[in-house]
Amino acid sequence: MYVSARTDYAVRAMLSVTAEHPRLVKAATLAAAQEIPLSFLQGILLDLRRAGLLHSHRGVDGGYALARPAEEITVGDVVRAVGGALATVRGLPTTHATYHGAAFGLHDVWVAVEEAIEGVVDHKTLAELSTIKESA
Amino acid sequence: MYVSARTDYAVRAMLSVTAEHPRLVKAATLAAAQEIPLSFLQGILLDLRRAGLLHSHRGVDGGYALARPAEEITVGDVVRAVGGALATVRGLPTTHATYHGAAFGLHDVWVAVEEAIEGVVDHKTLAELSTIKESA
DNA sequence: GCGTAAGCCTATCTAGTAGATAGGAATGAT
DNA sequence: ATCATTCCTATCTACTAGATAGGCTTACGC
Repeated sequence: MYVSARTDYAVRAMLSVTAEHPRLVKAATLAAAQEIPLSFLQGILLDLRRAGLLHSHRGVDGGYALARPAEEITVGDVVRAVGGALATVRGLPTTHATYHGAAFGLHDVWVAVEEAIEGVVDHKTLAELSTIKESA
Repeated sequence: MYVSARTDYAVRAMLSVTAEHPRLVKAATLAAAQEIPLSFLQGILLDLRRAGLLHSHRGVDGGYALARPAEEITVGDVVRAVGGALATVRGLPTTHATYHGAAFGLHDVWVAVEEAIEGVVDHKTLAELSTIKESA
């Protein structure tokens, strides 16, 4: 029930890339636009590329672009790419938690919580989110 | 999206108290039953009492009991008593997170996630959970 | 009363890790 | 060749979750 800075940065960066689609955006540009430490962001972008969400290009005029249409990338995809499981109990997947005695039923609660989170993040696409604009 | 040991312990302890209702249960008994470090548990029980969820009694034959019927205590009550907000972004409440530029719409996502979690934990009572038994 | 068993409370320790940084190697365009 | 950029690894630092220790306070029995 804690969204890490890493996760938050990742989604923000992806949305910034979405806004420039299909142009390539430099890591430095993203860092400035969303006020993210550059070195930290580079590691995050690497994860996103390895997860198949971003395409990267090196050298002069290099940068990052979405590997798939914004309509086909959900917030859940991004969160999982950088943070692993959506919900964890003491660092372990919810399904891995086992309880005994009076607490036996607790397992079901954590699983239900995870499914509730999935219900939200797996249905919000970057395309949807990028249509929401800051009102002046 | 991380359930801390403290939160997990708190719910387990509450369920153990529920099972003995309305008898008083000693902290040491709870610790043994749910395999929770005693000293750590004592701090948690203190929080639960201060939140008005537990009644405590000192001295010989002292212990803890539910301050309200199990039907009127939800998992959400317990989580909030020991952990503060249900969902946080980089340690801050979801409502406190502000975004600019392309990431503006992200705020709504985190809020929706928190509401989804609330929908689960605020409707599961200790009474319901305590009816789920371990099958032999 | 006095002793004992329990909860109450504060201070503290420790280890893990989130967050951030640095520096160089690989790559691609001009 | 050179420069700009991504790629990758190693590392640092500060925070805090998790756990511990020890003394204080309350309640009951004798």
